[in-house]
Amino acid sequence: MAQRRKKPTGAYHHGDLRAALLTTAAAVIRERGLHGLSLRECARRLGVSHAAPYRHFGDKAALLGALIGEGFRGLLAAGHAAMEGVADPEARLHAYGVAYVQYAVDAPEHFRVMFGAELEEKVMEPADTAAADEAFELLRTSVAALLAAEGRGDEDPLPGTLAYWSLVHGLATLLVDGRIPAEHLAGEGAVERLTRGVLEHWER
Amino acid sequence: MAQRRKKPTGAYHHGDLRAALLTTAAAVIRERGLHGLSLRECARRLGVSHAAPYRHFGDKAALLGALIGEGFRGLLAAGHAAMEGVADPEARLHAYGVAYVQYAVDAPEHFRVMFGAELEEKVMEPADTAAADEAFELLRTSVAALLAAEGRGDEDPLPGTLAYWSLVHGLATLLVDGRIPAEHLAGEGAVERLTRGVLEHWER
DNA sequence: TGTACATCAGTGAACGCGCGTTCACTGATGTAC
DNA sequence: TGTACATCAGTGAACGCGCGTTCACTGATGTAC
Repeated sequence: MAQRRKKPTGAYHHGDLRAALLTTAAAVIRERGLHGLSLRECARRLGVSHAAPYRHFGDKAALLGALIGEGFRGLLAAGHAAMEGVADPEARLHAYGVAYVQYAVDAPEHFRVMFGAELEEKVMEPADTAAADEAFELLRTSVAALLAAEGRGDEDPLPGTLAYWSLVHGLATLLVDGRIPAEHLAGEGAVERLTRGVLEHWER
Repeated sequence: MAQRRKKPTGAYHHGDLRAALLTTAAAVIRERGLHGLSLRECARRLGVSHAAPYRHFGDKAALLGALIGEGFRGLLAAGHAAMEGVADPEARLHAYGVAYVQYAVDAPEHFRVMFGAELEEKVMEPADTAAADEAFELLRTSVAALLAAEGRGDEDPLPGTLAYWSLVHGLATLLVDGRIPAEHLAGEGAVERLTRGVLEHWER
């Protein structure tokens, strides 16, 4: 839970309220959903006055924007980690697909805010929108690499990218929203098996 | 706009406030999103006191539940219409898939409430939950029929159902959330082309 | 056809609530000298 | 090492808002006779 980096002498200064707010906001979304999130509730949980968050975020939208950025950076990190050391283009693409779904299941609160918040782009920090773009680019270049390896490097990778994205995004969404019974998620490696199953279904 | 079925002598009785509330709620969701919906706003738009909705819905959740039921019945109707007269099992399945995506694009406000509202099942009318189950069943039996036609009738249709659902649900969600640029939706039959493109991508 | 009355769909005032946001403030921290 | 002071991260009172929901009420409608 280590929310305070350095043990403070008094309790007046929090230590790292900004980071704590992001963590707490994620917890609130996990428990109560995206529209159950309020700055006041976060402040309450952190034992801090309800005006304190405004020292770190200009308004509620700024908090959401930061959370979105965090989410896309997490997705990217998961994707890169899964693809690391994998050379075969198809295996790389599928590794990203599995990581996408796994990330959604592991961090549903981030996934919800990444794709559920109807946020104006102008409210977001450039670094955060950049992370979102980068995550899409990684998918697109992975599809393009696969096409190239199949000698179809002159084709537009977009249709394939949309198809691939639809598949993993659909599975992720249905899982996060509890539309697919929880028993499918039970056990070690369940998400990976499920995702590969869905991918392979289309490939026989 | 015909919100009043019979022209009333005075303006005291609305005529069909229940139906008007459903229509208006859908319009509000379309404009302001799911969490921009309030009973008071609906009443305001209909020029009716804010207590009037309670003559027709016990509470806000009941309105949402009714909207969900309406949505699933609409999806079912679209699916059945698209499959009507189509005999080939694969063509039938794809017809449903296209109808699913098309319905989401045509009625995004219903799609949002169908899959976006974190509603307790107990709040919903049996007829409404039944419609949701039926929509899933239609998909499942369509997949099963395809398997049977391929001589694989002894296989569990569930994995294939999840795979198919993930694909169309993902595409529908990305379109409704504006994640796929609007230019892909321009022109007559764009959704059908897009959906068939995504489906076919996996089938070469 | 006309009247009495039950029923139903509205009204509008009121309740309490949690929220986002602002503001003048105060306590803690760290830096210049 | 010690002190003065600027800066920063908190506080808590207050603002106005829209919401869901309840309540006693009233006007309109339709049915029995």
